[in-house]
Amino acid sequence: MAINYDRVVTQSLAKQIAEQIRSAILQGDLQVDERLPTEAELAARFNVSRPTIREALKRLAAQHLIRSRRGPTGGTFVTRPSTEEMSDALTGTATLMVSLGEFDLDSISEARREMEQLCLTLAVQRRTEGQLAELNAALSQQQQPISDEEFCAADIRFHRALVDATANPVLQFNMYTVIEALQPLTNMLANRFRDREVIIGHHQALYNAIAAQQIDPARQSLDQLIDYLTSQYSKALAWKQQQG
Amino acid sequence: MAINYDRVVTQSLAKQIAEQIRSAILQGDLQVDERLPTEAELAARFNVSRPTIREALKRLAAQHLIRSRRGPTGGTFVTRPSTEEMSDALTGTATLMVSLGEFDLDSISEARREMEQLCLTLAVQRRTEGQLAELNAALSQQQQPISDEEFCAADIRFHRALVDATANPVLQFNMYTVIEALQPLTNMLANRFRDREVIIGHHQALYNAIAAQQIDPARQSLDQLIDYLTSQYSKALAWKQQQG
DNA sequence: TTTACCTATTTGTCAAACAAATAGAAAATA
DNA sequence: TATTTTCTATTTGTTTGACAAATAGGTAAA
Repeated sequence: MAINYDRVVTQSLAKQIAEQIRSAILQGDLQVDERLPTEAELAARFNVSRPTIREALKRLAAQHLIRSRRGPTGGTFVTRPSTEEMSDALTGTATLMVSLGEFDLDSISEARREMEQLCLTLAVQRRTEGQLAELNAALSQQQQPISDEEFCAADIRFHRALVDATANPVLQFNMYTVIEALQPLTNMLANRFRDREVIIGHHQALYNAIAAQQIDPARQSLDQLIDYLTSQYSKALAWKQQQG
Repeated sequence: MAINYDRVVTQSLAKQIAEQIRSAILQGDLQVDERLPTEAELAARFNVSRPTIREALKRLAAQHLIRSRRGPTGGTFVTRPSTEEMSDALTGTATLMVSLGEFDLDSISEARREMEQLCLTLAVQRRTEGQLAELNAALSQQQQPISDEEFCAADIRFHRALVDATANPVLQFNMYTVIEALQPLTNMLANRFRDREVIIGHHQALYNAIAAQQIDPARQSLDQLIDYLTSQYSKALAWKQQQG
């Protein structure tokens, strides 16, 4: 435990304290799973009240940097950030930015096309039997008479499995954002029967090419899929604007 | 203002309330820049105390979803998430994950190589004179006798300018992560004179190719740069492990 | 030996108050 | 009248002190 308990000026105490603990974690002064002092002790050391300390800790908890437990062996502990949690948080903000129009459809489509092509190239080379099975499972489920929500969930599973086959956690981390950022739009399409058929067709072609480890057919299928999705998204958005 | 003020069980009140307000924002029930009720009123409506409400609000503030101001016209407002803030937050978590070893060097290098090549291809086609000037400014600064910190900052500016030239905010958003995730490692190299010369050389070649809009030379230069960086990183890491 | 209970510790929540910032109204001044 | 100053109401920021709830470990009873 090595924190500097001094404070500077011109910001709320809680925020300052959160920043200090945060940077102590980021700089490795606080190890993962290390226990912080009790809230009372932190309050004493920082010379603030316990509610103020708690506000600071809640900020960090919201960033998944710490977790708390009650009881004698409880307290506040530094958390090892899991890829999923971070990914979820990232996805949440990305979704918000999409719904607020920070990202336009063209940018999203382009980014997805290029990045997913990139992942696909690696996936074709590296895919394991297990990942192939996951792709197939997602595909099979999409062919069942399922609800819109389930269809979309299966869609996301298919593309995540594709990304997982790159065996590169950094690419995964980034791609999850782009894939899920488009989910609200995919939802709009899922309830149309013809769209489902087309999507499934492209997924099937994609799966076959990945299974056979044929790069060019795979890239072609993905291009067609994204062409199709993009055009449908445009139509759906135009329709929605006309309505709203 | 349309929030459901009911609560469910089995989690801290502050967390539940934060979740509710959060989803109200994400679902658009609370518009951007809309003012939330005062803390006292929220406390009354949720039937909890003000400190509890405040802990909930601090969680949301940590996610840049709300901001607060004091005074008669003050209060709590829904924030439009800025690309920079989100990018910074993302970068922060990515940096943490790198420093905790969640991402290995190979994955980072590969992701950066592939994604930056992708950006480069677009950048060569789309770069404006202004972006060219920014690239040149960063490059010129690296040639000056500056401190290690300034050299690294200029390095990041160079690569960010490259990414900006794609004119695609989604790619920018994702690439910033990958670029800055490597900053700690770049820091380790910056103080060696020979490394600086090599990096500057590659940057110069990269700049020339982008300026001339020649894709293949550009891609080649970037490949060489990343080859070099990767090999140096490996050495630096091995040396560090030997020491520690 | 096992079970039940008790106790200490720590986070979670509440209550009431004061401090600080600040916009707008009111009053004093030119 | 126009301008500056002062006052006041409102809202977040912070403090104090207390009690509730969870829980691990020790203690006493069966």
